Amino acid sequence: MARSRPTLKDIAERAGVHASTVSRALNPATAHRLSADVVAQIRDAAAALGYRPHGAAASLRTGLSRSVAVVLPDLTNPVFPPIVRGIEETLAASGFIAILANTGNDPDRYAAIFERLMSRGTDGLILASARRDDPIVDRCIAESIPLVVINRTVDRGGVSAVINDDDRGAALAVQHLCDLGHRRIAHLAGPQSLSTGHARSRGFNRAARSLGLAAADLSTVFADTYTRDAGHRAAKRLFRDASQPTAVACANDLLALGCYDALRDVGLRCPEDVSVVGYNDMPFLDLLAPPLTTVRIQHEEMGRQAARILMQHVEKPAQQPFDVVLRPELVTRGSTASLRRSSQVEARSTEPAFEA
Amino acid sequence: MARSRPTLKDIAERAGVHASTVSRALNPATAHRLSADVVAQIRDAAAALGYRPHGAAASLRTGLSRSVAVVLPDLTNPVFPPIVRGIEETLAASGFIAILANTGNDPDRYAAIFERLMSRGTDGLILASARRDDPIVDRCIAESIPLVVINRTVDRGGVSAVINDDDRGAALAVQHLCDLGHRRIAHLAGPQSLSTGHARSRGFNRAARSLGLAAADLSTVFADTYTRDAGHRAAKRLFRDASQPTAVACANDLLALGCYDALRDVGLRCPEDVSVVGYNDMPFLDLLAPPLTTVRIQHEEMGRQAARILMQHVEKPAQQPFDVVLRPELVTRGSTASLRRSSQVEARSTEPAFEA
DNA sequence: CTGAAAGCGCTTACAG
DNA sequence: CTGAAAGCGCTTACAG
Repeated sequence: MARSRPTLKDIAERAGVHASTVSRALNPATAHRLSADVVAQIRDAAAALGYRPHGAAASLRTGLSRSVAVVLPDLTNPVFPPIVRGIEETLAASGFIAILANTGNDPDRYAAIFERLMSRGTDGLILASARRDDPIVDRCIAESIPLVVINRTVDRGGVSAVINDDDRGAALAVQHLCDLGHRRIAHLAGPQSLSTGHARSRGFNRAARSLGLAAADLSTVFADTYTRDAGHRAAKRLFRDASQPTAVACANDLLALGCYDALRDVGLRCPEDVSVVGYNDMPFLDLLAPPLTTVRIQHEEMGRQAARILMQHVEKPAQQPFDVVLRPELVTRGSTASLRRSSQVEARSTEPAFEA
Repeated sequence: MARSRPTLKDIAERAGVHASTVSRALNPATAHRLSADVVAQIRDAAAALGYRPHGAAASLRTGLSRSVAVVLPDLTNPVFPPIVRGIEETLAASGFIAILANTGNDPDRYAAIFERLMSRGTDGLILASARRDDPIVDRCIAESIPLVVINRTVDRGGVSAVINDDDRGAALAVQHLCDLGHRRIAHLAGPQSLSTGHARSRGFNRAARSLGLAAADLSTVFADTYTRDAGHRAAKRLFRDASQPTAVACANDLLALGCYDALRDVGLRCPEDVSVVGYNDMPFLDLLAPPLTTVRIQHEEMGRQAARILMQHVEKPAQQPFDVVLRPELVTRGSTASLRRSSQVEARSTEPAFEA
């Protein structure tokens, strides 16, 4: 059976016209130049044959593939799925397809992925894996490959970016802890090679200073990756001596989960002994014990914006790069409590499964 | 600057050979037929020019694109990211790229995605979105499009599938509850139009019968989608009358989270009043309050197997379809407790944040 | 408004 | 072992 796919030529024969006419009729941008009845006839023939355009052929001719790649460190980090969904939905609505690649935070793999994507004729890249100093970003710029960085940005600029106001987000966290009466506040920082880690640290310090917190009361430990494990290891260092903090502002939610682990190790309770704030508001934090107070970023919206901007760059190469900066907000849950009211909080926390 | 990409012809000129020779030299499968020094010379020229193969051109000629699509209902369901990661890593290791598409459980979108993917020259499909009766699967079979269904399977057969032994998984859950002394056990079932929902229900009933549980003690409510909300709505119906169950076996983890919500609504405690078992072992369940006992499936391994099998089908069209059935295991956590020991359990649960 | 032709960059059967 | 040529299925400048 498996007759080979019908081509424009097959439709042309059936409709009694030339293949080039079929091409014009099937392309919405050119169909209006043909007489309506020819177009109708051709459309009928195409439908009758079950015609499906041959993307590779079109791509070879036009140089465009209407496919876009999304490159990220690791899909299993729960921040990414909603971002990717926003990207994919927006791309799909415009007839683009989304290619997905995980770098696993491995530079060699990252480079290999880039080569393969370029080889496969990707029209542009959305990078969620960018480091502050990123060789792939440099190459895209050098080769004029349409590019949007998302969630994180790069130091060099010259690229469109969809990011969050991390300075403000970090300030929200510190302000909240300060409002609750905390003074000995620690920052569980993320990798400083990433713009998020860097900007959130800077935001933490700026906010602490402007709130008049004493430098001696502040401390920072660094996690080398955004993982629960790295958060666990880094947080341990916070609780070793007597001057331990009463609150920890973490650079992301996974680090905060690691902080929970460290608290358990040393027998401290959250929030009775130590308040914890995360960052990102990844899914299901409301069901944790205790539910994690965090800084919410607009995951899906970031994805949608990035997709829209990338399509602009693809369709209009002269488009200048620009940034979209989204506003984070604080989501207060059970992991933060007033210094004074700790004992009352304890009463609430006996029914942990059902706290909001 | 933007000189257009170098082609085989450019390399040929530089190396003083014909373009066809360059093609052979750069293809590992044919390079051995050429003299070693010619190959070396050509490779040098290619490297010097920064040659990158033009995938669309090769694809037009060979009919293969070395790209594979992964179609799923919704990436934000936490079962999928580890599956997709397993797929993507395995594909990448063989030089394939992964296209990702979300159907959003919408049949029209599902069909549109299929058309677009076929148009873009996808070599094959991994479907995590298959329903027991699935028109897209039928079309793939009719058109001999390489296909693997994953996690779920189809009633008609004739397709390679990587699935879990859901019968066994459901039995593990029921057995566990029974061992804890529970007799009035409910099943919070998933959509019966999906093989997982159907198989887990069947497994639940079979296991209950073979354990000698009385039909009058068993009950089933159905969720119409695998979401926390649908689980919440369905679970509410379980706790309306006096004959409420002491344990609930849920068809997936999100439904179990909805069950937690319903328990909170009616003021019942988990596990003191009602034990709950999930299914899938999605990430971070250990941090919930209470930590969810669940049936673990091998997410990444499913993805790896599916990718491997799909590549087999792509590279060897005569390959007959076959199933890979993976073994689930029970992961016991804090959401299940002995009927008798409920009061002791209560003591443990006062420190909920730090239970394993 | 439509046709005829060229060509995008590969691969591969056919020669030699 | 290497070359010359054809052709995959489109799109589009050029005619008319």
